[in-house]
Amino acid sequence: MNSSSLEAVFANGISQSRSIRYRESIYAAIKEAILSGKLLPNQPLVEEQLAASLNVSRTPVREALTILAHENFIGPQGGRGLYVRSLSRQEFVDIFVANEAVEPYLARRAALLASEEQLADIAEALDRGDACAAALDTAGFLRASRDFHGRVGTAAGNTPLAGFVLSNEERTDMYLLNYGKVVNGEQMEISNNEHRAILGALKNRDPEAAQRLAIVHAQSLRERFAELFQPLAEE
Amino acid sequence: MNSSSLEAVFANGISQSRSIRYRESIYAAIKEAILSGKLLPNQPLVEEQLAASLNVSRTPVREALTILAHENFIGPQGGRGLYVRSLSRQEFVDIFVANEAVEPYLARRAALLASEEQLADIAEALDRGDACAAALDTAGFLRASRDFHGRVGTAAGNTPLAGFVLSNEERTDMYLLNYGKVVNGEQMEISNNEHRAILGALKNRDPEAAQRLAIVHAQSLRERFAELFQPLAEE
DNA sequence: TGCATGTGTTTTGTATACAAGTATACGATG
DNA sequence: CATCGTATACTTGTATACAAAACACATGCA
Repeated sequence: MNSSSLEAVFANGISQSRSIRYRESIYAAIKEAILSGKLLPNQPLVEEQLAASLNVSRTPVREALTILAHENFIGPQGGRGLYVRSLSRQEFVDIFVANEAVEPYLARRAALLASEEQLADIAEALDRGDACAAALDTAGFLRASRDFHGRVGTAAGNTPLAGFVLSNEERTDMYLLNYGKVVNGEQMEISNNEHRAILGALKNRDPEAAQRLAIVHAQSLRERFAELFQPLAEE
Repeated sequence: MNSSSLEAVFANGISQSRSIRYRESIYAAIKEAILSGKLLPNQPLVEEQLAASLNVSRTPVREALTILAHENFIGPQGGRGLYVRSLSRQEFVDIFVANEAVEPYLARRAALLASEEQLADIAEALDRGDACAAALDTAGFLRASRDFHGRVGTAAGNTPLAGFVLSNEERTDMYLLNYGKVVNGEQMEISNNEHRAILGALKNRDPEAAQRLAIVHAQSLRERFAELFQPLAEE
């Protein structure tokens, strides 16, 4: 019953090139399905069904699930089985606050350290965000925005912090994609403009402005998505 | 040849109570062995040897190793096998900088939010640090210090940030334990005093002081362990 | 001697088999 | 009709078996 829906989700299968570990492809496939909204929160992940959909055995599926569970994308829910995790409002806010605390620092450092190539990478993510906003492609926009923030982090030259921020973005994006109808065309455009301002500061090698604009961006998000931050109304 | 040494490392075996997942105990046992210095950097982790030492099959060992590898405590090194990872100087500095960027914020929040029970937990870690410093027990001191920082993070009420900081502490402590002869009795005492000052600010509910003292502590560490930062001196 | 190659061994990656735990359906009982 | 208990089916956790990759060593050849 669910098997068919999973086969739809993983219609392409995974790259069966023998020299690449299945675990990696399976991990990427499931994570991608979650981040793109093809696997919804609270959906059960049955090892055998996943294995059948992907034409592999349970073993590599288990290892992929182990990692995803450790990253909190999926988790137990009751006694048996793993499910796509649904972030609570509190978790969403905590993760947002975490990035709010870290990203201004990364923007400042990126203004000092970003290479020309890295600036081009960041600009690419920005352009992609514009295109997705125009097409009202929310999932695509979220990925572009995620790439933007992730690449700013990378340009700041601190791998642990950059990884932390990116992983947080992935999880909040999952929340926004599934729960918030809040990400509409106007919101995307505003975010893109704020991103553009940050990139401008990076290009000008102006760390103070970059830091300030990152703070402004976070505050703007808080105001525009205020409903998500209101003290635990429901759920 | 390593089999015997591994059996020494895991002499106690793992808790064999059937209702607890082996994976968890194995994960904890290996991580503990790494953090306490019983497993040294670059030491190979052979699944079958670990399984034999722990009296389980390879399967749960593999899952524990998968998680540890994902957390970067262990990793591939060449073509085959997993090894205890040795942090490069650059990685050590990056992780230190990451915590330097985050911990002042957590100290500030903890001053506002810590419960009396949490303050007592923090004090307990501090007392333990004193005892270990007096006994020149470096590994014990590092754990106590780690607990101190971790509990301050917990008290700040942001799970993702607290987990990030704790995981970073674990990795830098591993570095200090194995590479630095720098953690001597005097250094431990100084750190404990700085920790005590931070705890005082938390008890006084003085967020500004807590934040400032956390920054002071980080700067003090940079100066006292300057040799670890030398080749990369920045800022 | 030095290098290439082949063979045997070790170790991992994947698949499968089996055991144990959990949920569900169904009937018995009040 | 509701509730409980038991049987049954399903899913996971662990063990084992097998295949493929990586390493080590030896041998052959220039």
